[in-house]
Amino acid sequence: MPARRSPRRSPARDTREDVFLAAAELFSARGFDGVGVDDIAGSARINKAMIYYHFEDKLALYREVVRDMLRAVGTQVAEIASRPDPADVRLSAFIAGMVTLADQRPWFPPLMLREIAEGAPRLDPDTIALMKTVFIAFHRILAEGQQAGVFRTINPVLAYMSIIGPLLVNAARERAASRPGRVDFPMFVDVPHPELISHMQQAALRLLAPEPIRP
Amino acid sequence: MPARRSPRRSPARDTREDVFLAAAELFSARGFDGVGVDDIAGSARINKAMIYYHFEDKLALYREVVRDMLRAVGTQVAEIASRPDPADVRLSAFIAGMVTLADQRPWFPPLMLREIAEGAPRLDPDTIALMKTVFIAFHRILAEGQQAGVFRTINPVLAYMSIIGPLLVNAARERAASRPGRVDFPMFVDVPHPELISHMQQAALRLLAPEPIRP
DNA sequence: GTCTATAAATAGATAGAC
DNA sequence: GTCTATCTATTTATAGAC
Repeated sequence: MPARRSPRRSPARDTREDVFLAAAELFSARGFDGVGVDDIAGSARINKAMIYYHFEDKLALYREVVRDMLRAVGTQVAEIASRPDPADVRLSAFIAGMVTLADQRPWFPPLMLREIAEGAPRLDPDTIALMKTVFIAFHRILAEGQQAGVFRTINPVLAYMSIIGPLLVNAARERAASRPGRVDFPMFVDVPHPELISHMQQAALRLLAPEPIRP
Repeated sequence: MPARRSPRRSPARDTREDVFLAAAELFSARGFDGVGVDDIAGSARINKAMIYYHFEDKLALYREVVRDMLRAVGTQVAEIASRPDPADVRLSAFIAGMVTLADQRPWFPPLMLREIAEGAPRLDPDTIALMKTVFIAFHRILAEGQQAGVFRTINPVLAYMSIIGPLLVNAARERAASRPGRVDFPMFVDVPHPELISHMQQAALRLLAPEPIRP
């Protein structure tokens, strides 16, 4: 997922990629401070020194994980927002797209949740700018839907939170519950993705529907 | 907020309480691993050794913060769920109650978000049981509302996520944004609490309203 | 109850051989 | 590109004086 750069790669194994994936997985599960460089090395089954060969330091590695994730989310979502479809169709695609992204990069929801909760203290301005991209894409769909009269007037930030919040929390929760050794909650059952998607799409349309609503 | 236990307290200052509050604040902002015992001592303006005098160790202190928070949320929410009011009224009270709780214990939303994202790996079974309490209270309101015909049929876990998710994410986001040195996002504006509450109440009612809806 | 000093373990990072 | 060995700083935790 991160851009390759080095001269030649052995066909069997790409160390840099292995490190990246192990780091993404671990940072997602335990946070930046909860993961040691040794943990990453162990999980990637390479030597610790290799991490410093491929990345500047622990922080740079973390930033690359987050940047990769935000770039993927940002471009996908911007593409959806600029489709010629009506706003409500694009909104549904936005939601389905987020679920798909969380499938391709399972570390995305917990990582994003942490960054939100902490106010992204470790991210560089470029990466912060990527975060804005996602909101901007959503905002565009919302505004155009309002102009077209398919959506009601609403605080964009609250609308955004109301859609992104459940998606992130649910994905993170599911992921945490699936890790071995978890106590099983009544609350920790898996929801099939198609059901999740249609639930969230319906929830979003109900949230934004102008005055009297029919589902 | 934590139960007092020691013999006599100096009228000027309660060390244990100071430690507790500093710890809650810091754990919330930076997570368990992101906070050193020295940080807590410094922030509470006491000596590090005092922390070990009042608490068994760092983990025990963390657990007490989480337990206190969940006890407060659990009892409040259980009380609301057992009121004689109609289900939709109780649901609105549930939402307002969550916002109020986040006001009284500002460390609650980020801490809760982390615990969800990580699958609560550090919590003891008793504390996990407290977590369930909140969901159970919500579930009761939902089920009784469905029986009374004011709510539609819906997956309870998804409904829970759709309400709790935005509340937690929004509160955490706002809190993080308010800390000094934060880059200001367009997305990081403060939403006044009354607006937040009425938005979430409306969103919940729209989500749960049976077939055709009027706001 | 409160502090100083310090032990013991861990974590980030690098030098240098291969 | 990959590994071993190691240096340094940090961090949890405690012993013991006051």
